[in-house]
Amino acid sequence: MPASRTKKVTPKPIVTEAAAPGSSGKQVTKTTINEIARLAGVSKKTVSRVINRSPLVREDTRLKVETLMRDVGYVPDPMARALAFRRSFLIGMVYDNPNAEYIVNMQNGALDSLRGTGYELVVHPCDSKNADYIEGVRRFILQHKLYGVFLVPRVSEDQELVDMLVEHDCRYARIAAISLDADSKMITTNDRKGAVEVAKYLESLGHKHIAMITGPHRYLSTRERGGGFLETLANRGMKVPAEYILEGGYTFESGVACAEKLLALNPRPTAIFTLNDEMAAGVYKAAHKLGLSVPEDVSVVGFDDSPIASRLWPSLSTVRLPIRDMGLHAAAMLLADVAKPGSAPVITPHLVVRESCQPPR
Amino acid sequence: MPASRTKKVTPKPIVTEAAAPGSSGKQVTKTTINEIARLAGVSKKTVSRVINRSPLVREDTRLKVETLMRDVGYVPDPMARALAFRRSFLIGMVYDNPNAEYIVNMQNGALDSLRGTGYELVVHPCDSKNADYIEGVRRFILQHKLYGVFLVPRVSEDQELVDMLVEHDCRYARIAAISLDADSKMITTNDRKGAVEVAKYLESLGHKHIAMITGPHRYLSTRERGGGFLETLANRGMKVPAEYILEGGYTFESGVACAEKLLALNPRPTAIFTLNDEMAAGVYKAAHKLGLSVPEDVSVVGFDDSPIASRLWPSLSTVRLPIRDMGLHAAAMLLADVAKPGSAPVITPHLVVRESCQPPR
DNA sequence: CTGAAAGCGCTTACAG
DNA sequence: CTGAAAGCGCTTACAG
Repeated sequence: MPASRTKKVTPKPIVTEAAAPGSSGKQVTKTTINEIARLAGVSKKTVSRVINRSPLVREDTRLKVETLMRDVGYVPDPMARALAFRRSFLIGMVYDNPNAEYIVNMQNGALDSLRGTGYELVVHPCDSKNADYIEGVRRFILQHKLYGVFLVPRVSEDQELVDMLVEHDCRYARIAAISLDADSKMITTNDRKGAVEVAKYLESLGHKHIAMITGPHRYLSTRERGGGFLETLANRGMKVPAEYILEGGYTFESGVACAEKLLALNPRPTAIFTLNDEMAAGVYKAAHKLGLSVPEDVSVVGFDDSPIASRLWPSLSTVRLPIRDMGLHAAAMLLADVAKPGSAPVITPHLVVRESCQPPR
Repeated sequence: MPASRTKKVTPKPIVTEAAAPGSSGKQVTKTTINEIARLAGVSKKTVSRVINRSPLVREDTRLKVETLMRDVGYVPDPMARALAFRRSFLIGMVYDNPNAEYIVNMQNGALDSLRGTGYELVVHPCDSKNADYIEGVRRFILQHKLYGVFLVPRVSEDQELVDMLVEHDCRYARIAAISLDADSKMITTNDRKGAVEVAKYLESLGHKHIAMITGPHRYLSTRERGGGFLETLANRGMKVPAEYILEGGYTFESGVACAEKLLALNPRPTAIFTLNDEMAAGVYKAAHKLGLSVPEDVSVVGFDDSPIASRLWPSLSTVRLPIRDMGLHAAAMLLADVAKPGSAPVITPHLVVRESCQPPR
């Protein structure tokens, strides 16, 4: 019995009533740090040191306290700790991305990292087109004293937002297509590499008339994906004419509209690369409208590997972005000093070949 | 100047250094309840009463304190309040639903309610097939002393979960197809009504051979949607033969598999109602495989009105469930005593007619 | 209607 | 390596 080891204990008999086992149906008095300290025969400060993994504790003292905490099922109160620490145990996910699949995947990845750590995930969607969205994030992190936040594209690309976080000394991690910050704050997704694969693939199939529907140019992902694609083709001696490159909005509707224009061109492109899957679905619709078939009349490649890719008919070849891993690494990075360190955020997208491409006829 | 009104103040000059405007770039000392009390010339307890909207405050006192708080930009610290209240300002969303669109919509609805209240949304996905998922939820609500949680189908249908919440005196709200609890705890979605509309619609088009692909029978939504559909048809003298009713898994793949069986039947059904959109997408794929067209050879109706419905070709007629409203009402219900009351959770789904149905030929 | 005291369950200086 | 004191910023009894 650990309790029998108790030496001279601070006499606080009235305050610390131990939850005597069997005294009542359920445990009424929640165990606190005082109770643990009393049972272990040490000061609460020592227990606190054990909780916070301070090296300034003798090994046997630490063991005794740890065992006791485990046996009793003691978990320190995050509210009390937050008050004293002036920092909560909440991790914020700040995003401005309407793609539900993307968001849920990322949440799940982050939750994978947070599970068992005592930290919780708080979601904060915002509208980066609204000038004062940064004020909203400021209130969010300040009011609840967030432990840290991770930023999803496109808000991750906004230096003003980051400056605000720095000003308030708020931990953060940024997810973006290229590095925009110190290594310890970046999850880099290398979108370019995925686009390079697509270019090589379409070229290997023998396509000469290749078109592209991009996202908004203000997005880094657009510049990286589009840039990597065109550059690779250029390196292989294929210059994509300007009229074959249209700017979409990463939406289904913009995919339809752009594809209708492209498919009316002469010569008609034999392959279209859309910088996300939503727009690829739009290309399918436009092709059907015009009586053209995928891939017989036009090959299509998307980007993201969202669920719609495998639900389309024919199923869509696309670049898979390991979104869940991105969320996992982002959260892990925020807890780096708390949890398992050394999780290297190496994200590499890959082409997934399905049924939407064939050689031109 | 409110400060000049100060009468006899508790002398705490050292502790409460007012953040003198212009003294430094940014406000270092955060204003606390003590500061407000000092400036208003009242006790901190009175300020506390104002914060908590206690009626036991003289109207002019309340006004003075409220004005002061607003002017100074004072916001009470949720951590300190949580510690004293023994309850945090976190609302949990507990779900077991793989549909990303559904989850994100619901989150957004909940956030609509929470905005400006000082409460935050914490997400907690779980696996209801895993027996000890209830233990996971227990730790979740206990450790962070959640203010309340709302339960999304299918976990909302699990009475064991609810019993656990009651045991710990945790506020909750349940979202389900029919009422399973007191009115003050239920958001009822009336899935049945949507299915009734579908039955009437297909019958009005003249279909005689109508098939259905359901979700798992253990889901309330399956029983309500399927039941409403079959009952309505029966009332109109149409008995659906057993081989026309297949149990799917609410997944794309199960939709494909079930549709392949149904479309091989003789006589072939001229219309298929799938109890969600994912499976409807599967029907499209199966039809294509067999060289059949939608809606010429087979009409299809889905349920949910997820984004895939309008991206399919032809676009899918389906039942729209106002998911965002469900989340909004659920969160509002939890804060009922805190925020605007009287938000009656009346959810009614409606058929959205698009291009996937026509009379049988 | 208002307030002084004690406490929520931890941690930060500060000593030793 | 360990501890007693004070404090984090609020609220709950308890008085008046």
